[in-house]
Amino acid sequence: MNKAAEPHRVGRPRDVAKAERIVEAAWELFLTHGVEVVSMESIARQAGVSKVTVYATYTDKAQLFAVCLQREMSRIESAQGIYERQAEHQGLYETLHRFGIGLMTFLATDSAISFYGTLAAELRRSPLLAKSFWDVGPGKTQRNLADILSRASHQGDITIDDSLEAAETLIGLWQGLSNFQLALGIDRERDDDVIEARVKRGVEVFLRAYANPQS
Amino acid sequence: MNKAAEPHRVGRPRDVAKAERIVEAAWELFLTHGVEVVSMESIARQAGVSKVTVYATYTDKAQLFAVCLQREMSRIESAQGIYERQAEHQGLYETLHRFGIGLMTFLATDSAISFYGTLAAELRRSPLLAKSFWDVGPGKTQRNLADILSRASHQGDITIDDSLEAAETLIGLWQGLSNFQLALGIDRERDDDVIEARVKRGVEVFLRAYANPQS
DNA sequence: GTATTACTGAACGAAAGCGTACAATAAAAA
DNA sequence: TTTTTATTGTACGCTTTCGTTCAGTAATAC
Repeated sequence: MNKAAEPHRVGRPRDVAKAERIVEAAWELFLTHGVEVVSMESIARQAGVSKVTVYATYTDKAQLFAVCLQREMSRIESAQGIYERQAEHQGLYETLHRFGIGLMTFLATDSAISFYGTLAAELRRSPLLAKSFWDVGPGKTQRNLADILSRASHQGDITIDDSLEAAETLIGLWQGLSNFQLALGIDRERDDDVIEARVKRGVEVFLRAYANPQS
Repeated sequence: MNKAAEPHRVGRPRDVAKAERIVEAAWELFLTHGVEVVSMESIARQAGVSKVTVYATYTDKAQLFAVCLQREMSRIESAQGIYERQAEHQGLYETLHRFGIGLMTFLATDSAISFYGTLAAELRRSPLLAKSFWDVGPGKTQRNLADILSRASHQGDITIDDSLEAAETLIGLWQGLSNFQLALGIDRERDDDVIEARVKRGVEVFLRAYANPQS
């Protein structure tokens, strides 16, 4: 219920920054503590806004959470564009390496950890929303990577029949056991050099397994 | 505060089954709803026990959760023994395949999904507990698999220098993107044939990448 | 039987969150 | 200026949970 879309011609104008601050605060708290535990008061406090304003802008907690999800989805969506623009005019190894670093760095983020931990449970209750989150999130990443691999396959650098499958394989290689370690808060996994080593090894193993026989 | 250890010589004896039922109920509720949201009343109700009995057996929710974790850890620990006993006298492919099926089937379980989703956040706050959970859980699985791979390497089936690294690689191959799909509740990922296909491909890619040059 | 302990149901006070109501103030248009 | 709307702080009634208390009942040892 973002009423900022219809500007009123009379009276004190709505402070659009406030609506934004509320969503930001809510998302941050949802991520760290989970939806059900976070109170509307704490959201209002975190946003530096009266609780009444929160209720004036969003009908209730469920709707606020939905808005948060929408915002996060569009943020992720725009962030994915990076890969498409940067994949040009580089060697395959370089391209994959950079992709892997970007992906694994993101997955080591507080937001990503908390999201696939605490918040995904909420999405499990609404499969439709979960599906669209998959499509703009991990699914989109998979497709982006698959495109890169497919192109490389056509150029003869590697031999791949199912590029989506190959993309999943490579992401799996990058991940290894890091998802468990990140979930458990074992923070060694978040250091740049650990990520670097993990990605490097992943690309190498991948290229070894999918190497073109005659190269 | 399991007082069953010191049997009283007089008065009505403590019903040990009740303490167990309480932990079971609590664990089930914790898994599906998260620790903070579950009330002690609901635990008592689920266990078919008075709330007073819950408080008589466990001091508070935090301690009850700790007991749950201990119980789960010992359960996992005993379950891991399976792999050690069954790895003998089979071909490498068969051994790995069976290991992968067991692992991925477990990870597709409601308990596993909920645990690494909802409950791991609790563990993140107590790194020591998280570390010991890692050691009996994923870490132990990794070591078990590494042992198998190490043996196979000594027998000349494959070429591996770091068996722990290789074990992580293989598990990563098995997982692929399934952790995200499972977290989001995309249930296609839990079908036996999907798991079968995923494990099969993982083993194949792994053996291809780590194949002994002269074989 | 009695003594002792376990367990139950009901109720309590305290605290916290929800969503709302109200009076007061702030910021804009007319 | 007046009018209109946004925002605030406080407070409200309602619900839920926590952890405890109490009286009554159940199960065992003596």
